[in-house]
Amino acid sequence: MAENVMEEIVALCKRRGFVYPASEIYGGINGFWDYGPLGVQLKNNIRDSWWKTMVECPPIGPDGHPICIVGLDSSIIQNPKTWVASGHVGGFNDPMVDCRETKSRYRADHIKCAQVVQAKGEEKHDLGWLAVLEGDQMIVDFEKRAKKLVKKAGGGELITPEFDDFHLFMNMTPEIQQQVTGPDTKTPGTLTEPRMFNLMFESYAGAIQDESSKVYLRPETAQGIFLNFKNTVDTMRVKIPFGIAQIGKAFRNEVTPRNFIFRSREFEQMEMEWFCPPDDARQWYDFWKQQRMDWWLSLGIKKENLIFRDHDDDELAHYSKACVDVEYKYPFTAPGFGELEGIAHRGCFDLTQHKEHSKAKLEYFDQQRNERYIPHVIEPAGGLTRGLLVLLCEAYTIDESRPSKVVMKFDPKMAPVKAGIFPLVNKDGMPEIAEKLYLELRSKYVCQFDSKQSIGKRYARMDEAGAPYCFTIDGQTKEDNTVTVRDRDTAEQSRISIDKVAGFLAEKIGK
RNA sequence: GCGGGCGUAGCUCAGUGGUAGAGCAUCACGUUGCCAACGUGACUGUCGUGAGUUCGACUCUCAUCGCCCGCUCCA
Repeated sequence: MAENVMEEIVALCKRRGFVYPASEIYGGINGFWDYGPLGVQLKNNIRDSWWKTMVECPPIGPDGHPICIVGLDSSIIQNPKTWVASGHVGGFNDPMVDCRETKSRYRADHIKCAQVVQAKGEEKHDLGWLAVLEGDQMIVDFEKRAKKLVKKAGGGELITPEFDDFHLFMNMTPEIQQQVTGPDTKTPGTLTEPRMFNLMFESYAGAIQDESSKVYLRPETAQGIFLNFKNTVDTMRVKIPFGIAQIGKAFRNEVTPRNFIFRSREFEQMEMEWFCPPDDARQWYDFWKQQRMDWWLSLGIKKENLIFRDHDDDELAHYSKACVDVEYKYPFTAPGFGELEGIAHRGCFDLTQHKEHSKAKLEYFDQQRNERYIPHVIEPAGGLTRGLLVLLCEAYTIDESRPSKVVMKFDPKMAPVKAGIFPLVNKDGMPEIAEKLYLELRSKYVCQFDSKQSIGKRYARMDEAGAPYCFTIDGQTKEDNTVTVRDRDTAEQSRISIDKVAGFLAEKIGK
């Protein structure tokens, strides 16, 4: 049933111009979507609300004073060293091996394995394969761990392998690879097969395509912010604590794009990096956690459909001190929840990495405290296109009582179309009055004028587009200058004076 | 990446080794006085794509692409 709902939403998105499959006439392309006329309008509304709440009119801080966040729009392509420093590209296109248990990642050509052989008198027992990282300490490391295994297996002698007894993990058969115990674990079989692990899209800057001209499409917008930390401090007279916010596209070459626009290869993020003194980071983490949830609720998402999910310690990146996701009950995860935004306490990891790799001075001198430090960072990173998906799912409503069946109940201030303006019939001057009203309203609100086909059909179309109100010019309009207001959610009608329509919308929608 | 299912008009689907079909939708004209109304007419397809078998393939075979589901992955 839940998959059914999702299918219906996908169909409606296409039918009404919210989201189309990318390059559909060529058979589509997996993991990419085009946002149609209503989709981009809805997306812009979310984006604008975020920008306003974060940059133009940020919340009041915990101490009761306004906080400062500045905007940024950094380049999608940056110097490739950016992604080495951030950890997104490890060893530049070497095959990598992951440990499923410890989440560690190793270069496949650095892992060597040897068999642990236990000698008990004349008997010899094979105790399995042990992996170590290549280097001077390789045999020492091996002995240390292998001896424990021998002891556990009833004692006896360990036959220490020679250097030549070590095999490269990547040259072993998959069957044997699955018997190997990884360098940082005690369980055999946790290492993945070696694979080219690069979720970043590659391109080349300049006409010559070689390693030196290789560049990457950013896999997140955050790094562009760290790259401009110094520029911002030097030019904007900002003082810590402050934030830098950015909205933009990011690209990840996902293995399995799934679930409509939930996991796509090109998506849009809304990220803010909040720079603060290390001592205050925890307080700001709690602050932003609540602020972000409040904002999602302000878009008209029902409280019971949103939860916080704190990351377990073993789920955290090694540098991260805490992380929480805001999750939504998507139709394809229900009754469970899926990620919508992550709020991460990143410590000083990013700026430290960039400082070391770039040699730039990324410390901040705090005049008030009279000390120099690398700021700590709290990062609320929300998915804009995921937010769009959430609003679509949230708005989707079946109403069997009306002929149109489907109503998109967007919060009026988020709705991509605010009003439909219709002449009841195409005569007696009604189209002219309707058009005049349309021209008056469209300078302030996204409106649609429609005079085609029956009135019921036009209402139904507006229900699927999610327009909260329709104004219909009818015979009575000429007599007393009133129009019919039709409410999307109740389908009920009332009459208001035609010159009060703009005021009516202002009251209901704001602006 | 692995396994399973699917692919015919915008949508929902029929169909047969021999020239491609219906309903709905869309558009035009008329009609119409408040919830996908009615009448008349019009448009719509490389039958997902490519190759093979065949005198002839939407139909059979193979490959490929896309979608859905389950695993895997999601730093």
